[in-house]
Formats: sequence, structure tokens, C-alpha cells
Amino acid sequence: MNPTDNPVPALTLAQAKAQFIHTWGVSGAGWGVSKTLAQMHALLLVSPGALSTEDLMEQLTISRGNASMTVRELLDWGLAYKELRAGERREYFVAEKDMLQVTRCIIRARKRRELDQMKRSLDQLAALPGDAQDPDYRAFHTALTDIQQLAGASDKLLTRLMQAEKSWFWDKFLKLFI
Amino acid sequence: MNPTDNPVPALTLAQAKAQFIHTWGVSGAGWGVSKTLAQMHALLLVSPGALSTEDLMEQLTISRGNASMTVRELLDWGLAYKELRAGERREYFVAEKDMLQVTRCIIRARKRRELDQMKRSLDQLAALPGDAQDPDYRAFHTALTDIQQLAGASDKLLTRLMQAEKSWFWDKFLKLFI
DNA sequence: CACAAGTTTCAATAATTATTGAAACTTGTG
DNA sequence: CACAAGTTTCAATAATTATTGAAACTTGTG
Repeated sequence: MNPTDNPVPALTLAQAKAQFIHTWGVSGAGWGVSKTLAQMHALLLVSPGALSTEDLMEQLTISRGNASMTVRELLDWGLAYKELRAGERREYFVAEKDMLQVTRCIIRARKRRELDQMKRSLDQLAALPGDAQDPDYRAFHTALTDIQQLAGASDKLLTRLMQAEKSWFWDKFLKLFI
Repeated sequence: MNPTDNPVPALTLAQAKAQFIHTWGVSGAGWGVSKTLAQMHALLLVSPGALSTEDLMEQLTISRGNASMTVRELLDWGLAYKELRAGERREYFVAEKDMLQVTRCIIRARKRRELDQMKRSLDQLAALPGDAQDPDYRAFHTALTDIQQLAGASDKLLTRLMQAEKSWFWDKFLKLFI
């Protein structure tokens, strides 16, 4: 189909960035951050310098309101930082670029939002007394206990990962599993 | 507020089940399975016997169509099995109750759907040649390389977890991290 | 303290995703 | 092969979630 030696015509850098932003947005949606949030993070990740709200609006073609709220959320998650410039009113933002740190931020937020809450609910439900002869009660109790065990293990693993230093992380975690 | 010795009035088993189904549904939504799917799985988990489509419809108060599609999806994910009864046309379903197996199923599905796809995209983009002097290119390339590294590590970790036998899992994984 | 430059809020609306339910289909039996 | 018992499909609709954009607000200066 393509008569040259290079079968895939090279993308321009701008196209590659756009594709990356798109891809990151799609997967972001898959792990519990909104698409716009993930895209904004992607844009900041591949930008060499800090960007203003205005820049974000333009480059992602989103409204001012959306840009404002999303950038605030990004700060909340710890995935971006403000960069203030002397003598300028306008705020600039840079991404957290250390991917281990990024992972940690996301784990922390999701653990709090979901796992911790689920554990509370499970603890309450698993404590329900009942008749050990009743198959309904037995099924309920067995399921709950198993899930609690998994939740406890996940909790501890995630807590460890969050505390992990880069060296610990790469040493224990990667070397063990790779 | 409560004058008896028991400050929280005990839930009935049915209420506890309902609450569990609700909670499981909420967290399910958080990790990429639909709420109805997660609820149906929860219901099957706490049911001592197999349930028919009819039972699922009634107990979750969802339509026949929804029940049919969701139960199919549950089979797809490997989170439930058909149980056929001799001389009956009607199909019954039981949950996969081994939580390690459940985790494995979910990891497998999500890895395929998201991580593998993302890796393909990253590999293509990270291969983009460019001018090492250009700060734009440098930022892009650094970000991509870092993410690739993380994606590679995650991939290997998840693959290991999926292959894990119960003994391996509880030995290495839990003992190491707890 | 008026104004310019920017930010935030939030009701209205658009976009997306999940659900219904009736019609079409399948399958096993007399 | 007609029928009963069940399952699946899918267009219409409902529910949910994300986005806009204009108005209100904030903040720093002359």
C-alpha cells in the first residue's frame, strides 16, 4: 500500500501528543478518574513547561469552567502543582512527573474513597450473629469472611505501596516480580 | 438514643444481604464492572444455592432483558457458572466463590481491555524519532519512557498474580506484605 | 476604591450509559 | 411440526454524568 521504505508514515510530534492525550484519557476513565482529568494530566506530562488555565482550555478545547474545576481536582489528587510567577496574577500548573508518585496519589485517593469505606461496611455486616445451621446464614457469613480477608490483604499491600520509597519500590517490588 | 444494652438494633439476615449487595454494587462500579453486574455477583455470592434468571430478576428488581444480559456478562468474566438441572429447561447460576479466583478473573479482563491496549499505543508513540535538542520532544519522550516502564512492571506483576496458585499467593504475596 | 485580570460557581444543557419491555428467537417434547 | 417454556435482542427511554458559559466573585494596583 505504501510505496516507500517506511511503511508507517511518521507522526508529527503534535499528532503523537494528541494521540497520547487521547489514550491516557481513555485509560484514565478506566481507573476511576474522569476523562478530562486524565487528559489534562497527560497534556501537562508531555509539556516541557508550566501551562496556564488559558493554555489548558485551548489545548484541550474545553470551557473555562471545566478547565478551572478539573485543574483544581488535579491539585487535590496531588497530580499537579501550582507554579507562581513573580509579578503575574495568572496561575501556571505543572504535572507531577514521577510515575511512582503518580501511582501513589491515585492509590491513596481510591483506597480512601472505596476500600476503607467497603471495609467499614464489611466489618459491620460480618459481625451479624446468626444460626450456624441456617444455610442462608452460612453462605452469607462465609462470603463475607472471605471478602474481608481479601480486603485486609489488599489494604496492607496498598498501604505498603504508598509508603514505598523509590529504592524500596524498585528493589523489592520490581525485582521480586519481574 | 437507644435505651437497650444493644446500641445498634440487629439487622435481619435479609437486610444484611441487601446492604451487602448494595455495597458490593457501589464498589464494583469503582473498579470497572457495571453496578448491576456487581450486584448480581453479590447476590449469587451470598445465596447458598443456584439461582435462575427469574430469581435474579425478582431479587434485584431488574427487567428480564437486563438480567439476561448481565448474567451472560458474568459468565463471560468467569465470575459465575451455569448449573444445569436434569429435566429442566431453565438455567441456574452459581457464583465463583473463591475470592482469589474472582480477583484473577477481574485482573485478567481488565488487563486485556486496558493495560495491553495502552502498552501497544505507548510502544508505537515512544518509538517516534525526534530532535533530542527540542524541549518539546524531550518532555514527550521522557514521559512516555517513564510510563512504559511502569506499564511493563504492572504487566508483569499482574501476570504473576493471575498465574498464582493459592499457596503461592498466600505464601509469597501475603506473608511478604503483611 | 475603581478597575482590570483573572478565577470560581452553578443552573441549564448536552452527552453518555444503563435499563426496560415487547418482539423475535431457540430449544426440547408430545 | 405445533406448542410451551424459556432466552436473547434491540430500539426507545430513563437515569446519570460531564460540560458549558455567563454571572458572581477575588485579588492586586494605580
